[in-house]
Amino acid sequence: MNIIDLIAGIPLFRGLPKEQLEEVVAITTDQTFHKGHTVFSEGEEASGFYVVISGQVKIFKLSSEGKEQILHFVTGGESFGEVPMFAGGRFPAHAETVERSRLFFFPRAFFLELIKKDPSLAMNMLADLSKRLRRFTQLVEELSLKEVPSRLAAYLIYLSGGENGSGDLELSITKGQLASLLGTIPETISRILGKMSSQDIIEVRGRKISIMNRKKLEDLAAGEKLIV
Amino acid sequence: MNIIDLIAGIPLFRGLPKEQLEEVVAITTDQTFHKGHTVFSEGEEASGFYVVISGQVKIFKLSSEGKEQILHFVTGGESFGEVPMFAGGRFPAHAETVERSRLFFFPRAFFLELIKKDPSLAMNMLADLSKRLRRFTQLVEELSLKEVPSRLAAYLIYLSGGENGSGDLELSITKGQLASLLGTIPETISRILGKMSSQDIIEVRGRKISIMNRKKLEDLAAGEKLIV
DNA sequence: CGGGTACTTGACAATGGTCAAGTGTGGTGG
DNA sequence: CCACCACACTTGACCATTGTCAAGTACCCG
Repeated sequence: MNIIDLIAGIPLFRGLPKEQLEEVVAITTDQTFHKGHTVFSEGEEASGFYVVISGQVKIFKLSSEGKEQILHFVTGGESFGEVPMFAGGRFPAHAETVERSRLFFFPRAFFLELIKKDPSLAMNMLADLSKRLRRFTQLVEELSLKEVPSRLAAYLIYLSGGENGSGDLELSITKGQLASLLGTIPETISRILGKMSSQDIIEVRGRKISIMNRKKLEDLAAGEKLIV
Repeated sequence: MNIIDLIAGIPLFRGLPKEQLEEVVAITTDQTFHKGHTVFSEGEEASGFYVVISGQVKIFKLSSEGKEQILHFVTGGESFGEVPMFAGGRFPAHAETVERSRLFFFPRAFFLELIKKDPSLAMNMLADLSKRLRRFTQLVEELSLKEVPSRLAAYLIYLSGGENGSGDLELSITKGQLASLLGTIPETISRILGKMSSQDIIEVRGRKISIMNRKKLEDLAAGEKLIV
């Protein structure tokens, strides 16, 4: 697939006229990183932002003792690292590839020019940032107001695709990363999955999980306690 | 002060040409609410967004058991409730006045038209949302990776105005609200302030707090433990 | 087949939340 | 102007959740 089609396929650039897409292509840097590569670190001066073409990038914070909290995973077509373009100049978190990933980089100055000229690009960006704000309010809510079983239940329901999902799902990340995403540690995830299994709410086979009792899982997500 | 000057003083509208400012005035609704008024609730359909002219509004989440987590306080010149204009349509959190407050309301459809026409308005909005994202990543980090003494220490340092502050500060909110902002409860705040006092790190007189040992407070904010 | 990583399980500890019973304290009405 | 009431705040005893540490098992990749 050539670069212009890849660019045209990025939701952020939806609605851009062809000439401007070509302009975008001209200033893009196409980079492929192996698994575990640090794309940027918190506090670094930002010279632009990234879009994931393929692969997966995790955005995370680190505590002084080395514990990590994943803010979100970025996958195909999504962008990351935009915040410093509009506020502050420095990255607010770390970014690291979780698997071999192809990224397009867009330099800040050019992009700011483009966005000033094209209202639909500005609107797309506003929509992106707004969605992320919405997810962050949810993350704050879960970390502060819900217990781990509740967060885990909510995540399983999310993965299974809500009401009309099949009830079968497969984790795309390790349980350790899942723990970090939910603001806890692998041991706790392990124990809670164990409890859920022994109560026939779910069935776990490695990374494959089947939901056996969706109602009960929804109750857990809503705050009901998991019996000891 | 007349309305156009108030509008012109709102950071979000900085750089707008005079004719457009007058357009903005024409569609604004000027509302004053008493203390404790619910401006909107989570999940409500949004028809526009708000700017605080005077007073103070808290944006917060509620757990199923009624515990609240304050996301942030909005004061003079700042806006809130913009997220649904660009993503989702529904408010992601609750908004309530903390004191008697004067708010300007801007209907969604009009504002979207305006923002499409005026790139500087879009840029201002992008900067606002980006700053809020940055604060939220910080909130997530603190809730997930830091303990309450650390969060409280960081907040006191923030209030005291950083390095060059006087060391004297006054809380603009009750300690109960401070607890909710830091993701904990009043009892815990009370206990930790007590410990900090008995170790001569701070001095508390009602809502007035003096920092006696800034170095120690900074160590706490960085993750050092508070001795029992 | 080997080695490292992911995962599990158990015993323990600690942070911080719950419940309860106070002690101020500011504002309002008599 | 004072008494009272509501509300903010404090303090203590207790306990739930979850993190820490340690050891062992399973599993994937080369």
